[in-house]
Amino acid sequence: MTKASVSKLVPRVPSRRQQYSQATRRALIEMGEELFTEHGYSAASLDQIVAGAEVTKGALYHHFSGKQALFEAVFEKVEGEASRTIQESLKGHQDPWDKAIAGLRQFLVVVQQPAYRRIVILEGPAVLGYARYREQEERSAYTHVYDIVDSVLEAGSWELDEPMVETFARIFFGAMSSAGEAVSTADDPETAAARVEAAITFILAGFQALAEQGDDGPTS
Amino acid sequence: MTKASVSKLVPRVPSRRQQYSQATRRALIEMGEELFTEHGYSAASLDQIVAGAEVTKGALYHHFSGKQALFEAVFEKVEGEASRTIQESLKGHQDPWDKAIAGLRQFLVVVQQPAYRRIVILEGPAVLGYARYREQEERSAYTHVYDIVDSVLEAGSWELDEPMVETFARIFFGAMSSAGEAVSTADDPETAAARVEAAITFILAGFQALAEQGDDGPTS
DNA sequence: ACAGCAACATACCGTCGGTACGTACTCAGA
DNA sequence: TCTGAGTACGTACCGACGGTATGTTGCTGT
Repeated sequence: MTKASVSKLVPRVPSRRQQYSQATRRALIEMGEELFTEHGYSAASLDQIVAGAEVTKGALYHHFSGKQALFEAVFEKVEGEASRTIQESLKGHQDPWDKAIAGLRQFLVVVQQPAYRRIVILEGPAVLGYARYREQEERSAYTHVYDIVDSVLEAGSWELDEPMVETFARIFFGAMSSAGEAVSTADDPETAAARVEAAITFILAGFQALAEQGDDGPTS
Repeated sequence: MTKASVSKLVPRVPSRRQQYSQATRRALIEMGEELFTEHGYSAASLDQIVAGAEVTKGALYHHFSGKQALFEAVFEKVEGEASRTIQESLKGHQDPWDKAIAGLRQFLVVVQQPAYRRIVILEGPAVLGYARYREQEERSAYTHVYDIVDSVLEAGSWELDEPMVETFARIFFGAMSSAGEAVSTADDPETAAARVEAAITFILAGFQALAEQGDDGPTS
C-alpha cells in the first residue's frame, strides 16, 4: 500500500477550494429548490437559478451534468429531509398500530410542504421518469411505509410473502400520497387531515377485526 | 326572433370546410397522443406532431391556443375513453362489492395502457397542474371510484357525511393509481394484478367485518 | 518553481414554442 | 353573379432556453 492510498483513508481537512466548491453546489441546489418549487421544472430557467445563486452556467455545468441532474439533487435533498422527519416521528412507538398512526400524522405534515408536494409528488415522476423516481423512493419515505405496513400485517399474524407485503405497501403509499394532496389543497387542512386519519384508522380497524375473527388473510 | 337566430337552432349539415377542419383537428390529437405517449410532453416537439399529422404549425395554432391546450385535448380523449370502459364494466352488477371488484379489475386493465399511464397518470398532474388535473378527473374515472366507494360505505350502513365519503374515495383512487402503476411495471403484470385484487378485497372484507360486528364507523 | 487540475466565467449555438402575416377557399347576402 | 367577410390553414421569423466549447484563475502536490 502506497503512501498516496493511505492518505485517502485518513480523514482530511477539506481545502479552501473544496469548501468554496461545496458552497456553490449548495447554493445551486437551494436556488433550484426554491425556483423549482415556485415555478415548476420547465418554467424555472437555468439562467434564473445561476443568477439567484450568484454564479454562472459554467459553475452549474461543472457540478451537474444538466438541468435534470440538478433537479435530481434537489429531489434527493427534499425527499431526504422529509424522510428523516418521518423516521424521527416513529421513534418511541413500539406498537405497530401506534407507529402507523404516528407515521401517518407526520406524513400528512410533510406532504403539506410546498417543496415536497411540487418536487417529489407532482413533478418528480414526470421529470425523473418512473424508473428513477422509484429508485429514489425505495430508499426513503416509501421504505418507512413498507416497514410500517410490514409490522402491521405481521401483528395480524398472517403469513404473507414479500410481494404481497410490497403490494400492500404500494397501495398504502399511493393512498397516503393522494390523501396528502387532498389535505394540502383543502380549504381547511386541519379537519381534512383529521378525516384522512379517521379513514386510515378505520381501514386498520378492519384489519384488526379480521385478525380477531381468524381470517385467513389475503391469498394471491 | 330573427331568421338568423332561428337558423342556429336548426340542425345543420356540416359544410365540407368544417368536415376537413375536424379531420385535421383529429389528426393533430391522434399524433399528439402518439408522440406524447412515446416521448413525453416536453420531448415531443410541435414540429414532429404537425409533421406527423401532415399539417403545419399554422393549423395547430388555429385549432389550439398552444402546446398545453393540445395536451389537454389529448388528455380528455384518453381519459374519456378509459372512463367509458370502466363505466361499461360496472353494468350488470348490482351488489356494491361486486361492482367494486369489477371496477377495480377494469381499472387495472386501463392503467396498463401506455397512453393512460403516461398522459393521465404520469405527466397529467405536472403538465396541467393539480387544479386542472382535478377538474378533468372529477368528471371521469374518479367519479366512478366515488360512486363505488359511496355505495360500498352505504352498504355498511354507516352514516357518513359527504366529505368523509370524498376522503375515502380519494384514498382508494390514490391506492388504485399507485397499485396500477406497480402492476404495469411489474415483471409479471398478471400475478401482480391478482395480488392487488387480493389486497383490495382484503380491505373490503375488513369493512364487512366491521359492519357485521356493528362498528360505529369512522368518526371525523 | 512549475505542471496540472479543479473551479469556475464567457461567448456562442441549435432547438423549440410561439407569433405575425399572408393566402386560398368557402359561403351568405346584395 | 359578384363580393366582402370569415375560416382554415401555410410560411417566415423571433426570442428564450438548454447545452457546449473555450478560456482563465488559483490552489496544490512534487
